[in-house]
Amino acid sequence: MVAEAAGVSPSTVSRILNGTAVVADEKRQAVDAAIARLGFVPNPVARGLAGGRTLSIGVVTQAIDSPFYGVALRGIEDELDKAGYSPLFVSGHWNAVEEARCIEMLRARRVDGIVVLGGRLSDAALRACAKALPTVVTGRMMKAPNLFALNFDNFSGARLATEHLLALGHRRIAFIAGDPGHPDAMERERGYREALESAGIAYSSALVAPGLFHEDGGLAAAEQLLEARQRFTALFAANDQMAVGACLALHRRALRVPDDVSVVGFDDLLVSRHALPPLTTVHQPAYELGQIASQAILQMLRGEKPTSTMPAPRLVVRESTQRPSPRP
Amino acid sequence: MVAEAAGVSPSTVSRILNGTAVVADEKRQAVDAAIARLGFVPNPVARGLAGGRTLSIGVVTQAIDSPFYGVALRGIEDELDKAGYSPLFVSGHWNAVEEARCIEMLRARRVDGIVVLGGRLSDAALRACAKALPTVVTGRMMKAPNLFALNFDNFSGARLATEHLLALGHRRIAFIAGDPGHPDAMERERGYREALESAGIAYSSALVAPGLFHEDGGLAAAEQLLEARQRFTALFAANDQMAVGACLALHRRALRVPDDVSVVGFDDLLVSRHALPPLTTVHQPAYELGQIASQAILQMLRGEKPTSTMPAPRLVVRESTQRPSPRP
DNA sequence: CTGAAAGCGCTTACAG
DNA sequence: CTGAAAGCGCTTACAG
Repeated sequence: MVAEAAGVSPSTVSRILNGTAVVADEKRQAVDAAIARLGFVPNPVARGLAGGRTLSIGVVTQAIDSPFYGVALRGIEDELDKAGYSPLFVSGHWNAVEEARCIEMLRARRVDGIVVLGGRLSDAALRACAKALPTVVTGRMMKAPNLFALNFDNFSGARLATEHLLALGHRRIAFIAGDPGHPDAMERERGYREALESAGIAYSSALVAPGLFHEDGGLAAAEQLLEARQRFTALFAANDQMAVGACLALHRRALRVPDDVSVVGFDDLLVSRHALPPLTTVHQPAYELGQIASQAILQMLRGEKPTSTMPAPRLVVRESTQRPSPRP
Repeated sequence: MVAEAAGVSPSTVSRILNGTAVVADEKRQAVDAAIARLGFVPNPVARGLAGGRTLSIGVVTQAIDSPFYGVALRGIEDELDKAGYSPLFVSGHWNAVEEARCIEMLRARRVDGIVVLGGRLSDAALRACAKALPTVVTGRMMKAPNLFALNFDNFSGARLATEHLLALGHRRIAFIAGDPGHPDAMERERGYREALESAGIAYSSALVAPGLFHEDGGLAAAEQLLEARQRFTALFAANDQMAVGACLALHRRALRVPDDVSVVGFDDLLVSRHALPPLTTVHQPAYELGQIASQAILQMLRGEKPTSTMPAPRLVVRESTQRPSPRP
């Protein structure tokens, strides 16, 4: 080790670098000086091998270019960085097999912990992962040793969105659902239904169409609804991407938002602020999601039990919703 | 090493794992069997320490949630994965100091090569980086040993966009410029000017405003132009994000796109296909950018000299442009 | 073709 | 408080 040019043993250097033990001030200064002089930078690879800690956290996201999770990744980056950890990003592409490969790869690289954002891994697979490493998972609710789950209240969020429309006076509210089978999608649909019921409005399956959580799906769903000549004055899409697609479908039929139909989305993506018109939507705090997940894994690494939860859903009213205009 | 339970020496196992030397078939099979049986997975950390190769490539991007670079990251991921390499993503946030820290960190982690996407690092800093590691840089033109630069033809792209507007019959074409001092921004502005000049139209600085490459900047720039009561029938924004912001400004003044003003952007972000109206823009192949950069670094690692270049710019005509309507 | 040995750059018990 | 030693899991010359 270069820095022992300071006249002490490598052990001592290691100790002061890691704060593992108290070291005489004299030696500490000699070492600090040598480090500065040599421009020494410790090798995390060797550290990982020897110490069993790599100071890196594996994060399996679904797509590195996801407009929603991208922001979460940023929260993870920032939070981990403060603690001297680095994230290792891998993409599972919403595919359990790939996600499993990702986790294996991360383990091979000896990350200290794993956070998985969404995804389709079974609870059992996650539980197995947690046996080997501290793991936090978002987008589902579950309990297991060495595992922390962080979930957003999709149900209340969706109810909020629907109630907003109801409060404006809308009665015929179409719904564009997400990916069938996806827990978020199911919870959001449940919120929509329950809000309707509470208002004494019967749920009509003719007013709902699946949009697969992406723009083209939202567009197709809206077209399908329009094609079927369903009458509705408002539309709630289970995410902003589908809402944007739906707006395009509406536009193609010369229907104006919000004059002819009010639209509300879900997620509050960065781009939604600049949609035409700026989209009313329920804000999902992606950045905080990343932060909280990171804090949780860091806490687990310190042997603490994470307790934080996600902020409650919040409706952001912009310009895509208004009272229904009297039909001619 | 566990796998020597196969009855051979660790060296032999290592050799067959790495294909470093020819090994007797008999031993190879014994080892393969043992590996399969034990579920052995080599430890890249140790490999990195011992062999000097970590099979990882550092990629410094500017923001992990950038709508443009996100797609490039995906190209990098896919291409590296094929070759058994993993990307290590770090964000420089368009800040030379942070980018330098990123590179240091990557070097500490002993990546085998570095690709830097855009950014504000000086050529000298990059040259220095290349002294230590094969490096590829995008978004600028430069030559240095052990360094490969990959640049998109922003100039021609911008000319294409402007010529499209000109061909439609527009004469008064406003321009929303990017980040002053940014090479891409300068090239795009140059393309705009040159197209104008070739058409015999005088460049007027009153028709250009800086938009800083983001939505709010584009919105502000458009407002400024409108405020100044500049007359224009078309608007070219130096990237899609600013174009979207400009559309919002236009919308606020009840100006319709493309009826009242045609708008063209630059980049062809995923979201631009679903803008209202779908945006005419010049396509910049982000995914390919990532792919080519990865291939280049891989080639350099093999001792080859990369030669690939970026595809030429291509205009994607959608619905935000049309012939100018006769003014009342 | 294949071992035995040394070493990659650190850390962690183990003794003072 | 601080060395000397052993070891993390692999690879690479060096000899056969």
